[in-house]
Amino acid sequence: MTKPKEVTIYDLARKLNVSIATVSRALKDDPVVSKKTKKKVFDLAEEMGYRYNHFARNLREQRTYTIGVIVPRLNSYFMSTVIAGIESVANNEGYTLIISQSSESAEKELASAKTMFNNRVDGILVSLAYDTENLNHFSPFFQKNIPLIFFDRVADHPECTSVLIDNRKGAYEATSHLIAQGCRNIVHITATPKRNVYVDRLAGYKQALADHQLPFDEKNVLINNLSQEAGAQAAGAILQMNPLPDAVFAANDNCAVGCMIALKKAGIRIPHDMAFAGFNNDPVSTVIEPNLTTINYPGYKMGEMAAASLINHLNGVNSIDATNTILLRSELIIRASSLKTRSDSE
Amino acid sequence: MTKPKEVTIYDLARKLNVSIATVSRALKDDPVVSKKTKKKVFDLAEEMGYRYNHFARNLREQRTYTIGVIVPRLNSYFMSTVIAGIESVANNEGYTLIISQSSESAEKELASAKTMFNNRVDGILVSLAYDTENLNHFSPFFQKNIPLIFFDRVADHPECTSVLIDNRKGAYEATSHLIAQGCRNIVHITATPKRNVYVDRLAGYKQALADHQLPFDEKNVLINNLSQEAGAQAAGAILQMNPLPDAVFAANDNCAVGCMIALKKAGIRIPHDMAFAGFNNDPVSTVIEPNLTTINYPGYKMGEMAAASLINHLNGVNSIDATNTILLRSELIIRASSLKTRSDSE
DNA sequence: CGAAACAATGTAACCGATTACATTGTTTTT
DNA sequence: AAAAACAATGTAATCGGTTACATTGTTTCG
Repeated sequence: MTKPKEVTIYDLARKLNVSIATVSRALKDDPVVSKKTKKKVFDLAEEMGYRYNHFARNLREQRTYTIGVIVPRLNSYFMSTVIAGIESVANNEGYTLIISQSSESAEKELASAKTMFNNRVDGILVSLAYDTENLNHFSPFFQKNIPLIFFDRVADHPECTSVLIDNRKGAYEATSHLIAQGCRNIVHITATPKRNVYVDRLAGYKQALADHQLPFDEKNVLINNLSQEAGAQAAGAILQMNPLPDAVFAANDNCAVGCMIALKKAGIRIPHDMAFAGFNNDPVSTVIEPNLTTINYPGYKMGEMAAASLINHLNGVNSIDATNTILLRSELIIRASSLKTRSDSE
Repeated sequence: MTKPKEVTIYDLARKLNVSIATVSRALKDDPVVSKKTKKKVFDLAEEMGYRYNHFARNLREQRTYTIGVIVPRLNSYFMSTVIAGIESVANNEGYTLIISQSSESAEKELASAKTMFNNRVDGILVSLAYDTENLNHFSPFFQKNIPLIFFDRVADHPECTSVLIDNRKGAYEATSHLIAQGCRNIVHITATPKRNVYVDRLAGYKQALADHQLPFDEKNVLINNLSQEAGAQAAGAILQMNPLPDAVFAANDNCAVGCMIALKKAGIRIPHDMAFAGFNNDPVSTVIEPNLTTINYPGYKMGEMAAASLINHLNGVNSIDATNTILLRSELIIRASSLKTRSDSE
């Protein structure tokens, strides 16, 4: 209950009969301080239980060594992997994270941005919510020259770097693979065209169709929020189609899985009647039967890249805003859910 | 690149021809300041783009309005759900979170604790790593009277509240259910007995056996890290057993799923040859076939409770350390993986 | 009408670091 | 031996708030 006084550099200085300046320098390992003095300072600090006061420094330096992170949601395998990547880099560089989730709502994203701003983060990493329409809520950051880096769900802005994969290429490969398996009538399940990732995946899907002389039909594109439940609902819509499609390419694995489960329940054989491909390489893709063909998404790496890029920027390295976009490698992982040929012989 | 000067209360005071004290009070909505003055202050603050400086306040008040959270890992459905719960409460009460993951290593947990301590969190929420042996790394918190609340993976300490479910009861129910389904030779897969959750689940398992006059066999308890891969390995061990067990109760769903997949591949029919039960109600439990019987774990609620309890403590409410443990309700969810009787008729 | 009570605002010390500039003491150079 | 160079340390202003205590002005009441 009683608040024991904190030990400060003043206390150390008094005890050692040196000035606070010397103590301050010693603690930062400034080469200008003699080794002997440093040792004395370190030892006494240890002994007295001194702890560094970040606020005093922040107040003085007008920096916080804090990075804000805004994600749509934390409870997805992909996002928590990204955050693990961000954290490892940030911690290594002495930065602290403030993490907030927008819960896919533009409104909460705005509130989070405000909180981050008022907490004076040195920089901010953002993956946009489903229904975010514009970047107005980030303009205070731009005005104050606080670097903002987007990852995964990005937006175009002259002052921002984006870290992402080539979604278009991934979708193109997945779709082409389905076509190579003999599929001709492929449904694509995706989410709001407000987000680049879904726009690009749709574009890749269309491109693949076009390159293989297959017609594109607007009705074959289903839009939902890509949750597992939404996948189950999409299955309902698919079953109404006439003729039935012979493949489904979903913009994420969760949705694909929900859809597969519902279709299987309805008697559809996968991949025999309908081939499946997802996106993200979520662990669930190796649990569903048949295992889901998908696009591997390097989440951890993405987190590392985004954080490293931001911190470099903060440290003045690479401060030229030349880097507009950082593309990470992704790859198609072929599993049973799309192997028509082989599975027929099984 | 140029750093625009921040607006401070001094700037506001000068422009309005009042003292900084008045401005400070006005901004905090102190009733002692006249309404007219307050309005002027608020308007000017808005106009000049003033933003509150937390560090100055923190420096002065010796508080940070920050809560530290240490979890074993973020990329699990359960943990990210808990964190979502923590976040909602903390944000509502004006607290900021610093989240760090120990990656199941005592060493990293120690480092995280140190970081939190040096960042002067007002309080800390902890779920322990696999191999943490003691609480020495938290003693600085105890010494400075910084409240520490454990959740899920807890430890006994006179000054700490714990938030968890009745793991023993959950395990007892799951095991009893398997026994009721006719299983007599049940394997239990769990993790290190350093953690309460695993100790308690093992105890519940044993208790259920004893209450039904079934012998307990040490060889039927497999210890691993409960990952999906570890589950697959456990399957190998199980297949060596003679006679084969007729049921498996795993201490988490991921491990159960890994084990099931491997066993199915080896030709074991679930639940016919071997019934399964898991723990946590991870979404994957409804994807695996057959769907996994499990114990529902209220993660979001747990996060809310832990955060609310901590903040109450910080606000002086409920400061009596009477609350030692908060138990949340959990429940058995029966699915196909354990239904021997019904599944036989299917 | 003057004292007491109160409302509104001001003064100044304080929180704990950083750092430009000044000072002191020691070594090297000429 | 005096001047120059350098190493080590010290002085003091500064960051932007909070708040105990002091001050001023206005109202109330005997």
